[in-house]
Amino acid sequence: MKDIAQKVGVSTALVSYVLNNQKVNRINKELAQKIKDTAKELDYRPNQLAKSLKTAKSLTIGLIVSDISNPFFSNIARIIQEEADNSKYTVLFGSSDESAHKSAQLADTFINRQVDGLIIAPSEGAEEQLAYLQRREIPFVLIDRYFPALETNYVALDNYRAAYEAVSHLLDKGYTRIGMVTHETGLFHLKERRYGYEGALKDRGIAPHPDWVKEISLKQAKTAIPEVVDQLLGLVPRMDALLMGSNTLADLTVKHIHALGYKVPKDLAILTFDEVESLDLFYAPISYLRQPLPEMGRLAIQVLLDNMEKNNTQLSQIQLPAELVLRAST
Amino acid sequence: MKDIAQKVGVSTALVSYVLNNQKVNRINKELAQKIKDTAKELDYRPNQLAKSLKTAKSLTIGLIVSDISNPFFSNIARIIQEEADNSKYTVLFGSSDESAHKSAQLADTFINRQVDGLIIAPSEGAEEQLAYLQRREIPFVLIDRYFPALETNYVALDNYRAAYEAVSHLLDKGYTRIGMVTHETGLFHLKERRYGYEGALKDRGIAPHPDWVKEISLKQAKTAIPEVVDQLLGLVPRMDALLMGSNTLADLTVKHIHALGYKVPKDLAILTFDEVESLDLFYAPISYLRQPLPEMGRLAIQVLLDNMEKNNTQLSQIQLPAELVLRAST
DNA sequence: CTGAAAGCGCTTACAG
DNA sequence: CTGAAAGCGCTTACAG
Repeated sequence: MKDIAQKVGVSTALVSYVLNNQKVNRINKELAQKIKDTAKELDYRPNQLAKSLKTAKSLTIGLIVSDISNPFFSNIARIIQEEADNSKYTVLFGSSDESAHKSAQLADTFINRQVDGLIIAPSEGAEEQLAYLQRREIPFVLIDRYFPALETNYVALDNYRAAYEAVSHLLDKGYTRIGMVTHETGLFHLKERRYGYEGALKDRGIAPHPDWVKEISLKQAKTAIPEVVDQLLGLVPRMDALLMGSNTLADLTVKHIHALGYKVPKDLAILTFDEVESLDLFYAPISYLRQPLPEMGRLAIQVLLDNMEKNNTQLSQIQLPAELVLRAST
Repeated sequence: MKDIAQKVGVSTALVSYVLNNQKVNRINKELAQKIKDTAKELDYRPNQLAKSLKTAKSLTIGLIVSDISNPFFSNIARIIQEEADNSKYTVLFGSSDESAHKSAQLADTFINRQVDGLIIAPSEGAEEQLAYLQRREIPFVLIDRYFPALETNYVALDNYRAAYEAVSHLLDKGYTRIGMVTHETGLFHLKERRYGYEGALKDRGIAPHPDWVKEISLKQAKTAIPEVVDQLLGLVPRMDALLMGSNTLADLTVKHIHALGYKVPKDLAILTFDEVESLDLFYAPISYLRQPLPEMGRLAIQVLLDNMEKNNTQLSQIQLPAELVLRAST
């Protein structure tokens, strides 16, 4: 800016006004043009850091997910970055690896960089950090997960209803001994899936039995699935349908029962959260609950921008419906 | 900093020295401790923007890929962010959507934010923009693709050799009429695959025939594959093996020939770049060329940091070998 | 219509 | 051992 001002023979103030299209009607048109031309000629690039320092707006948002290489999050990230870009925002990102500590560290780094807001898929134990963000009045919106005890913005799946509808569908189809295999976790959004499963059974007069639900840690899924599935199939009378908590679990389960010789859906119906691409060629394509990822991303960024720009203090707690995609497995 | 200085009764200069652990042995230990305690007490957060403005180092790098939701890139992004974080760098990212224009825009945005360096998966036509970066002496390293005419850092697959080895393997297995289905593009790294394919045939005394190679645009893959595969299978004598340029193409091709009733690998052997998860349950698991994604990401960030920090002007042009994973399809 | 000046939150060469 | 002061590249209230 100094160089431009010098070359044109004006103050940097004028250069700033012109280049930011301010006070347009009060500035000599020819002079303004000359300033613009000179800026182009010198290949002038505004230093966004200096700008941000002065204006106290970094035009930057931070995105913290548990694993950016997970298609679930990378699909959301894609949308978020795109929409942010359209609104002149740049996105910083990081993976928390399901560690609340790592997540907090990332958030701190981003805060030091003066992000205007954060989008977070919080891990177990993130409550404290989120409360801190609230105290510092840093706008943020949670995605995928949230904490019912915390008054925060969030955009998530209506997991209760999704599981409820899945089980209702199975009941409609005549299955009555419906088991569930899901992840072992304290995260509320996953508990909701179990509640939805149980709620649907109860509403049809079936008492959910604890033995029908298996919770296993994601890390040990590969070794635990055969054992757990064997248990469910060993019950008398046998389970005739399973609701799976994730595509990974569904993949392992189907491969296991396929190896055992059970037929889908005759011997066992399968319904899962999220699509299982690895089973594309399975003779019975798997019915699944599709999460509206693009919409989740779009809403998350929209809620955040609203909060940031309009200093909106209104809480947005959005639960999106899953789409039940029916195929041969049910 | 002002608040801390005031509260302790020292200058901000001293606060800065203490908080950055500078001149440790020249500063009164007790005073230093008091400053640190006060910083913690006031929940002091250094403003990284101000720091960067002063030091002319933003500790920020930009990552531009064609699509962050593509597992290929999201896996690399995961590593890059992690390694960057370990070196105190923060990552800005964006998707270029294979548009050189969008890529240039993102680069401009990142440059205005004073990134210390860039990692780019360049699209067709990116040469000009890359030359610009060189003129401005902004450190960058290309991933996945590169331009042979440009003297830039890059980390990519040795596509020639990968294709060469794939075809050599097929020849070793007794296949002689080997076709190739690949993407239609001007990008050098994809051309290399064709050259490798042709080179392997020639070295075994087989003249590559133009009819044996089909190039189709990724967008029309779904509709074009059946037609193209039919052509290859319609040749007399028939093709007995196919090298596929990507997992998407392989997926579509296998499903098509499966529907036609051809047996793999008896009627037709299949070998592809990248793993095809959607064919997990196919009776003949597909042999593939595995790209070392974590290593690519790690090397990319390493080369970039080297260039940035040690002001390294040495060119790093790295071609990584693919791993030929042999399964039943060949 | 235009400019001088202060200030955003830091760092650092220099002086003492 | 510590501080006064300049300056990074911008913006903007104020004066004229």
